[in-house]
Amino acid sequence: MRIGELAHKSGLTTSKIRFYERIGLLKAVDRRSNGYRTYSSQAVTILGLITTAQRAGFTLDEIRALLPSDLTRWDHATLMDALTRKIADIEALQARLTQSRVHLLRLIEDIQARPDDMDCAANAHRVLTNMLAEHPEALDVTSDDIRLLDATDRRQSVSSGRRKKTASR
Amino acid sequence: MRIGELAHKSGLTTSKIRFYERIGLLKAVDRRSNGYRTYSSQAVTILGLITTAQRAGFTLDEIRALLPSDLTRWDHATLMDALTRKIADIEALQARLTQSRVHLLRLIEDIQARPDDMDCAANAHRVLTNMLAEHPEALDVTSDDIRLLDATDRRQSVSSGRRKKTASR
DNA sequence: GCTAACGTTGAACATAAGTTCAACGTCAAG
DNA sequence: CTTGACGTTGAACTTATGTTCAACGTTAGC
Repeated sequence: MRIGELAHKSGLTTSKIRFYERIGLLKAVDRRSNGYRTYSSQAVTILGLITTAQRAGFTLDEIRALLPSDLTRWDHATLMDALTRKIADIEALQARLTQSRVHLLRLIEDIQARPDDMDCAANAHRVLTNMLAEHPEALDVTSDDIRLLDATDRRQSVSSGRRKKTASR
Repeated sequence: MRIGELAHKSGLTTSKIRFYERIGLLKAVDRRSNGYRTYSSQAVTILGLITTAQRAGFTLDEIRALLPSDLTRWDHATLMDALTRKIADIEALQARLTQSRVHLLRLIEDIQARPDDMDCAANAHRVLTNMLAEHPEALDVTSDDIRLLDATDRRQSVSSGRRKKTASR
């Protein structure tokens, strides 16, 4: 079959198929005398496999490293290893997303917890201070800086509890 | 303070800080007569805020849209809306990661479940058939999802799996 | 006055996964 | 023989988030 039919059968665009060939991902391609590419029905399977692997979180580079030229000759050990590591990656990512989500939820709560007697500006400052104090990892916010931040508006800064301390530098 | 000190205090590189300024994200900058940038301590806060928001899955574009020039004057409604939607995004992504993880686990099981009397080639074919049969329809991963992913981790794409029949064993 | 550390700029480069385009070739039908 | 659908190529473009580089200016200390 020619590229248009393969595109139709695989649900991919012709440009994507040609791109996969260009980067050495799809080698199951022949040429007719007129220069046209021809594919066997195996190509549909391979493209389906690539798409599936991509959805499972593999990059095209990873897929290329795993995909054998002969679909019946997989590198069993390498494949299982890659699958296992990908699962670990996913789990790590899930943990981070959970953290992110909790952080956002806490932020929403914190914003809504504005004391009745506090104006918006002061509340913004309170929330901001809490938030930055909560995530000192990347930020070299010294306690001096926190105090400096507080100093820009001396209203009450109701802490929602946990305020981590940063190492001074 | 000059850019070097700001970089040090914020934990970012000077090139990143200049980049943020270039794209209109960091407007809190003045110039001395010699052309040097100078920053107030507010800039540290703003950069911390940007970093935190990025970790929570916001793009720089989104952050720019939300970040007020005056840190005490937030658009409350817009902000809360953005936070709420970002949480929903995260939850959707988590659901898909779970699907992806389950799919990979099932694939590993399936590969290991090779009948004693089946050779590797036939097993490869069996597993492949099962797997492709499991993904009959294309489920799109939007660029939005990818971006949220990238924000928390460097490059791991995502999938969603569809339930299936357990075929020829 | 020299040197080192710091600052400035615009432009190019990097990544991943493609898309788009112009200019051209092939082929079947009318 | 013309038209339209399909195919070919290489190069440039895309998005997001920066980094790197060359060439140059500024400043503090010796």
